Amino acid sequence: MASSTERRLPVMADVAREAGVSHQTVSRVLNDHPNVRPDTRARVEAAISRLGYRRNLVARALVTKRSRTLGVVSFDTTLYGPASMMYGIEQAARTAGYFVSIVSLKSLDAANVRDAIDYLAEQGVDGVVVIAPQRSAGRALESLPQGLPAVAVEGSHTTGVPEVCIDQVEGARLATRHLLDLGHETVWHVSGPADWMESEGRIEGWRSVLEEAGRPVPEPLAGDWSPRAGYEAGKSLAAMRGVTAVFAANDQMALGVLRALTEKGVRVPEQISIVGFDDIPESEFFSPPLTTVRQDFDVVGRHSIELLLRQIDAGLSAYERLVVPPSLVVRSSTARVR
Amino acid sequence: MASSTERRLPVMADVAREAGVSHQTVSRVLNDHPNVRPDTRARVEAAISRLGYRRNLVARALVTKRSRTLGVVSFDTTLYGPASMMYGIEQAARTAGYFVSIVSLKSLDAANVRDAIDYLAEQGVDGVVVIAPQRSAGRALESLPQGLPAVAVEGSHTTGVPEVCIDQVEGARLATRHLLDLGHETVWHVSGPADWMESEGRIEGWRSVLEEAGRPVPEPLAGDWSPRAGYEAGKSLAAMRGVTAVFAANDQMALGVLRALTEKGVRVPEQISIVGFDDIPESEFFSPPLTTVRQDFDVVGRHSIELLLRQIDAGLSAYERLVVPPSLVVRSSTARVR
DNA sequence: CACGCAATTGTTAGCGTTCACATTCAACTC
DNA sequence: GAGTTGAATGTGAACGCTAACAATTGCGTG
Repeated sequence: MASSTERRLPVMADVAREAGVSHQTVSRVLNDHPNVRPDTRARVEAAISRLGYRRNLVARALVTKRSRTLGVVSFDTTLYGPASMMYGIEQAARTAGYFVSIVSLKSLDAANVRDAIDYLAEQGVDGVVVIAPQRSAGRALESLPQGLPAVAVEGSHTTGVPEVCIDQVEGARLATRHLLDLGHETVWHVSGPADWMESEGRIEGWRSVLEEAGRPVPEPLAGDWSPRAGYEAGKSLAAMRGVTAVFAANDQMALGVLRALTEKGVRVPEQISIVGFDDIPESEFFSPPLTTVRQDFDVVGRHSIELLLRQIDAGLSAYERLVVPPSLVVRSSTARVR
Repeated sequence: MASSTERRLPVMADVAREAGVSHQTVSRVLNDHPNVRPDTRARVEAAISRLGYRRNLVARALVTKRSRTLGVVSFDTTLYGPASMMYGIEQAARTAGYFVSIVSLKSLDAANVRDAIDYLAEQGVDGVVVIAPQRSAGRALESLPQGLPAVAVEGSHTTGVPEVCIDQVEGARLATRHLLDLGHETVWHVSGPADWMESEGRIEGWRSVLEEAGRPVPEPLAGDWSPRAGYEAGKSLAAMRGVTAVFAANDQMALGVLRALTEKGVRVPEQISIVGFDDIPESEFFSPPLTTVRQDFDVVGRHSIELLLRQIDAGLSAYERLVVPPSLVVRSSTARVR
């Protein structure tokens, strides 16, 4: 019943019959095999378009054992950083002819990440890139499903899995040195949450510059990346004396700090200079426009696919680490101390 | 050669042999078929974990003709709105046991969208959700691959494809009425780019409230969602006389407006009130904190999956339209006119 | 105790591709 | 003109799973 609507989609055999060739010849045409006579090719192509045939990639994947799908495991893709990396990854993957299957986690504990990877492996992805900015997530990479190529982004540097990351330490050094160069005696720091690779790298970079310059190193104020955390930190900072320069571990927290200072009547950059991290699109239009550290997330995404494909094609996973340098963007939230 | 590393992954037959049953019984255990004796089940499960067996979903998809994968086509997932919807979609899909394969487009013209959908269809997705906020994208939905279930998000309302969207008109009405209620004579509008559904809805809502109240309707200033466009519009607005209230079509442009006004020494909200749209996480910490219209992207994502799964399960696609109401969030960028 | 019935398990045949291996045919070579 | 080559095509068998049906078992029933 309902024969006309339920008519099944044409398969290779239908095309073969229509074109008067064997199914294998159809397959050859589809896969650009060289040894097909031009007129045969034309006949097959005509049959394909006449029937509206589309090849079934699932069947193909079954026999080739390649799904041409890559998995991506990420933390909260609502955030600018992960979202941008995801974007770069997807673009690069599609350009290389791969599909991208995503899993977006609410929490990056090892069990969750492991589950996500297993889930993708079961689906038959050819490889995974794990955006693993937390130490806990890194642990999940120590026990990958047998032979699954993987790349860690912002990973933990200890798993043996190839990784690509942004040089957090250098970014923080750039920010801190910039403030010192402007004549500030020292720099306060509003950090990201503990356990995050980025937090630790930024703290390290900030601390190292201060120590090298022989400056006092104030206790960092711990945040959680949210503007609200920055706001709270900003209120504390405003109540302290002697604060002239603040380095916030991301732009959203810098915004919160800015807001708190504005509320308390502290002028930026006249009384306090602020530097952020990330260069989100909004930063340029904060009041004042934010000096920040630019991270090229797109490049990170592209590199990670590059590394992954190299593993897939070569069948081996030599450890490799790609570090992307950040850059300082000076705007109006920092000024020479008076 | 290299026999130990290249040993192929175990398949169902291996498990069957190990457990002393038929491969079909293994399949039944895996699929929670009720008629399996508990001790048989236990034996099979033991064999599975002993061998580290993982089922091959590709092979399963080939025979069931269901990949349990959903496709999502979206525009620039770097933006807060699309990223949030994507997140909601992915969460909902995974909860329902589906994988999510994404395609993130740089431009939403009909050809691009059609290609993306075809691409996903070839991969064998069970359905697609298309985040199609531009009219041009909507056109691609008029010719879907044969029998492919689809849902449009922020779609064009004319394609017959089930859709879920946020009530843009109502959101704009809320914003405009709020400003009128504060005693403003009329409200200027910085709009999104033409051809976008959201732009048009927001213009319509804004205009309708002004007209109903018998107020003058100023020419909208055309933007492109970016903070920079808002900044340019803000400079124009600052140069005009009689402007006391501005409704920007999104928060980023509102930020730009805010910045321009601040630069020109115009105080917000004392001299000019501003309302945005989206309620991005940063808005609360702008200077001043932004009054805006909240859109629940998460809910939109969840609803779209709901609609899609209903189509897949029922095998039919009765037109259905789900409208999610927005809400006004009053903060400090708006004030009673003096 | 033969019978029917339900629960449990096994057997066989695809799903739509690609791969490995024929086979055919024309064009060279000596 | 027999033999050799290579291009062009065809044939059959996987790939790893589920669906459909067949077979076996155990149990209650008249």
